[in-house]
Amino acid sequence: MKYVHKDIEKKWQERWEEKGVFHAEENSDKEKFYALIEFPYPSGQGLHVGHPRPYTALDTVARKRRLQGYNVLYPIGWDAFGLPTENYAIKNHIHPAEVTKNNIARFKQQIQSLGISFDWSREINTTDPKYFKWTQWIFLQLFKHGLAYKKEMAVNWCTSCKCVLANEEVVNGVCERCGSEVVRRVKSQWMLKITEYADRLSDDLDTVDYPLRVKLQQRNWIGRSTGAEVDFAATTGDILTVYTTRPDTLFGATYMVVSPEHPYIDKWADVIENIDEVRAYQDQAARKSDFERTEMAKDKTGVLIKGVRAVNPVNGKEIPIFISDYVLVSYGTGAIMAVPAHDTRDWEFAKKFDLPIIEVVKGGNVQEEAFTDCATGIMVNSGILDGLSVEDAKVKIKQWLVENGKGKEKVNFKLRDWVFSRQRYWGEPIPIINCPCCGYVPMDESELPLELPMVESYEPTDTGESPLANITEWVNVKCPKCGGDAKRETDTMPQWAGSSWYYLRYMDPHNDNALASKEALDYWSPVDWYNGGMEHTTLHLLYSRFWHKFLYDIGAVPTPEPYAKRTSHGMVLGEGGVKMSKSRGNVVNPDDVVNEYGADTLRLYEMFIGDFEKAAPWDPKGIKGCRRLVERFYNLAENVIDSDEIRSEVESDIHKAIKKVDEDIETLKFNTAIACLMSLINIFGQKGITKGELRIFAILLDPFAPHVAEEVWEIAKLGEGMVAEQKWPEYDEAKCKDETVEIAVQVNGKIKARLNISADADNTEAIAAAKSDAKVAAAIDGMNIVKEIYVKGKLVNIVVKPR
RNA sequence: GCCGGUGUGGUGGAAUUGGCAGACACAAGGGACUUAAAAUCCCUCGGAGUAAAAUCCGUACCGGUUCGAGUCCGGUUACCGGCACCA
Repeated sequence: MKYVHKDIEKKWQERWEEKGVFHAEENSDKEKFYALIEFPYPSGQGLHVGHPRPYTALDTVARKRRLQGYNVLYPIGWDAFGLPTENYAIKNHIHPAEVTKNNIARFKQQIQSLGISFDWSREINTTDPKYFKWTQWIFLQLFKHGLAYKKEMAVNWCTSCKCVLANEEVVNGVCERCGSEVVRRVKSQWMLKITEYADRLSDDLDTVDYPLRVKLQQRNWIGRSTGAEVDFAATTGDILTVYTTRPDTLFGATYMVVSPEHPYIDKWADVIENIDEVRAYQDQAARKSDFERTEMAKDKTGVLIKGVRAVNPVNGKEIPIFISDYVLVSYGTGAIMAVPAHDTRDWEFAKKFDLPIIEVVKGGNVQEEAFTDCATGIMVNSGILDGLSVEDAKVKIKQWLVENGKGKEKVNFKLRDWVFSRQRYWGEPIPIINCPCCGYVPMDESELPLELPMVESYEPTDTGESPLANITEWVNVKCPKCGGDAKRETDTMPQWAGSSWYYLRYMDPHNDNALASKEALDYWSPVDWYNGGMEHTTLHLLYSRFWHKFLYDIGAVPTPEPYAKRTSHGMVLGEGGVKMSKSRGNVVNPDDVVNEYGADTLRLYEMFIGDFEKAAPWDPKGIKGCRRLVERFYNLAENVIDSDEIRSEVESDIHKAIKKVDEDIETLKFNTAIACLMSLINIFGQKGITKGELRIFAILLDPFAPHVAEEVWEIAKLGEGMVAEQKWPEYDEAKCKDETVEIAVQVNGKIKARLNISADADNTEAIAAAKSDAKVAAAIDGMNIVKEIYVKGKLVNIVVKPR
């Protein structure tokens, strides 16, 4: 009989939905399991074959957990605010809400055709006012706790999106999203104090089960370093404080550098003899974009500040001060002490400006190049530190600084606060009112959600103002505090806002009184297994950990971390290993695959294509092997032997397969789990299959290919109910073993023979058996036996030497 | 430059973590069935070598440890990802 995937898959999808078999139970006393995938952005392009990979992967886990008796929550929703929708809407004169609605409908239909066991009753949408009411509520809590503030600052401005970008959204000097040039603009922006959580975001990575590469990347991004702040007295009487991770090299500091934006330049304007030259340098630096500044990295520039000098606190020596753009305002104190002997940048600068280079750690040739790799060196030319190791010198100098009131230990981070406002229409309005008397006043929580005004025109402006600014009837309000005339905040939140807490909403998606009930939060928290892309490591994943920690601090959630376990899928590439993209024309639409081969085949191939964590190229021919598996399995149902017996000749194969599939699903080795099922079906193809055996096979296959598993279960009358309602089989370790095993026999590491011996043969028996083989006997004849090794069930190696 | 990862047949990829390299697939070639094709089933499939065997070589490259290395150690090289004047 031919396997007609279209009818069969539709039939089972409808039955699952009717019976609600994938709905998470409320008030269950079962153990819970919360599986989460990154909810999609419903773009106009629809799905490509990259989307189903993580969905299917966690679907196999979710389905297996249900079979194992867990109460499983595996939800989905839509991360639907964002620029592409807005841009499309502007171009085609359709309201973004309408565009979003259409895109979601398309995405939903596509995803549902894959037979993923999502609990659709908990579907959420970040653009739904009932949802973003709580996004706004969280913002208000952040504001009330002093973690949201407004600041006049230089920001990244995308010239095409006409919108501010977070640091994380600027890649190689261009906009992450559209690739257009990013320039500096000074603007007043809402900021979130993620830096307040830098320590915990870094430290608490020890408490979660994330891939090492994710932890490293986050730690790297947070960039904690421990050093010291050191106070240098300037000849003006001011204290010029620097940050350094190498206070041990203080005796080697031969000059100082302040960043072009350092406030002391203005302060010292009257004292600086060459102020015009310094101003000119400042102007020049200000005109450079960040990108240009890094491009020029090789060539150091700067100007000596004449008329002011500084005093090195350890030895009282006067040293010159420079202004240079290789020192950044935004890190440390915006000023450094330069130790050219042991820092590459300082060395280059010193060479260019002909400044003294004093060696303070022995071992390099500091006149030739900076000696930076000196952690194990010994201090020289360093007064009280002479003869100490670098490690000891760090401790001693920090002590000295504290005792003499010249500095202190200090921890610094690369992480910056999160630029949180966007000058666009299609985002959550920020629920703040700007009152000329009272300043920034939060809206009353009872008035949330603050909805977007439905308007005709929402095009971005070149002035840098949000399109909402023109809608006077919406903007003009009374101040909630003093009742006077005031204006609403017109910037909206970034795309990352809604996704920073969505996993909480799934726990209780229809709650109007809280983001989720306490009971739901207590039961479902934390997410047990979260899978997502590496590209979100320093964006969404970090942002949501930050919000979660804040919510934990105010008692709104019960756990300090949102996700207990994180895994990452590799991308699906086009043929030949190149990225799939519209411009290359190599995007594969899953609809076409579902039409031609069916959802089960697509699901199997998505999982079989390669190592789940690595990128894998799509091969349209490779799919056939998976379709064959589906068909061969389906054909087994017709020829099944009417017996509940597990025949002895296949018993160990079955137990081994249960074990393999079980373990492989847990360790993301879906490809080898499927390979194992293919091998098993090859065996059944030869030896036939009984009902009892088919029953187990159907359950093992169900997480990967659920439609055909159900169909076979039904037509072969394998049992009551659906496969989705069965119990996951258990294997017997003892039955995974064969009675005899084939072992290899080596002489001096070279294979001479293969033979079958009893699986529980001991050393003596195995070696005796090996020696009795004619070829082995010949190879060791007349030799001295040096060593005999038996690795149980694997091989015998006999080491010999000539007599 | 710094941090991390990867390199295995024609292709995607396996290898229980130091124990028979190439599982499972795809592609290719041969055969069976068929009027024919598709589908299906069977066989071959790293290289050299041979009538067939034997045998030798082979996991990017060079070296080391070990009875034994794709796996561990040292070095080199290529590619991929992240960060990048962060003091």
